[in-house]
Amino acid sequence: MKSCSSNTYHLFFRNLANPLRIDIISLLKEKTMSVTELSKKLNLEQSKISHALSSMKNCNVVESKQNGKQRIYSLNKKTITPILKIIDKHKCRFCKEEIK
Amino acid sequence: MKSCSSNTYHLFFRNLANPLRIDIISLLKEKTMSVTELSKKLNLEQSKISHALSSMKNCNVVESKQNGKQRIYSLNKKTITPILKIIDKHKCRFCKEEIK
DNA sequence: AAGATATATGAATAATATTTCATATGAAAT
DNA sequence: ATTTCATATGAAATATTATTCATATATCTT
Repeated sequence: MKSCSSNTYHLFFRNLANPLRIDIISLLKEKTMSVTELSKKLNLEQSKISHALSSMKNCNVVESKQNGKQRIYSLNKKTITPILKIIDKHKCRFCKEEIK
Repeated sequence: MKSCSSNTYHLFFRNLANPLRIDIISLLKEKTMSVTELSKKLNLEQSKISHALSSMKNCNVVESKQNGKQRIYSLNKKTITPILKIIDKHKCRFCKEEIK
């Protein structure tokens, strides 16, 4: 299979290089959720969640479907789950940088 | 296998969320290289390459071995290659954001 | 159609990451 | 032990990205 351009890889990783977006992924691994549901679980204001979901959707990391007034978000498990599994196996103990 | 913490995923992705670091990965996919070699190929100043390699090494994305005055960097293919392959298959056409 | 709820969006501000440049370190050669 | 070449590092300047808040849009209910 042909490789993506560097730019594409960069865009993809950039999307995931954010603690909130990772938290959202963790929740969506379990089940699909609406914006308000995510907002409550993470105790963060709605617009912040919406902004995060918006970039993730742009990059096909999540999908959404309308359900009445709500928009239900789901994870693109085909792509995301195997990547996370590879990282689980990766020796991340060498990631020395701290996050406050 | 046990999942990493959100923080660990974040640190890992953050490391790859950078165009220069992706360019370095692309070169190291082919063969191992010294800092100067990378610097010449990418036509960028040495300290920039060194900074980039430094964070990648922290996160175990690359390794280095000393060779005389040179330090030869190699890619952690075990982790990186399969992740890039998954992204190759991912529908990245949805990554709409532009990069200047 | 007016009100209520759910979500999205734009833009200013705040936070974070990268670049640059000067300099330090380290290894080899003379 | 001094010079040279290769690489690393620190810190200020710059660029990029996220957060916030005000507001817009869209759907449902009455």
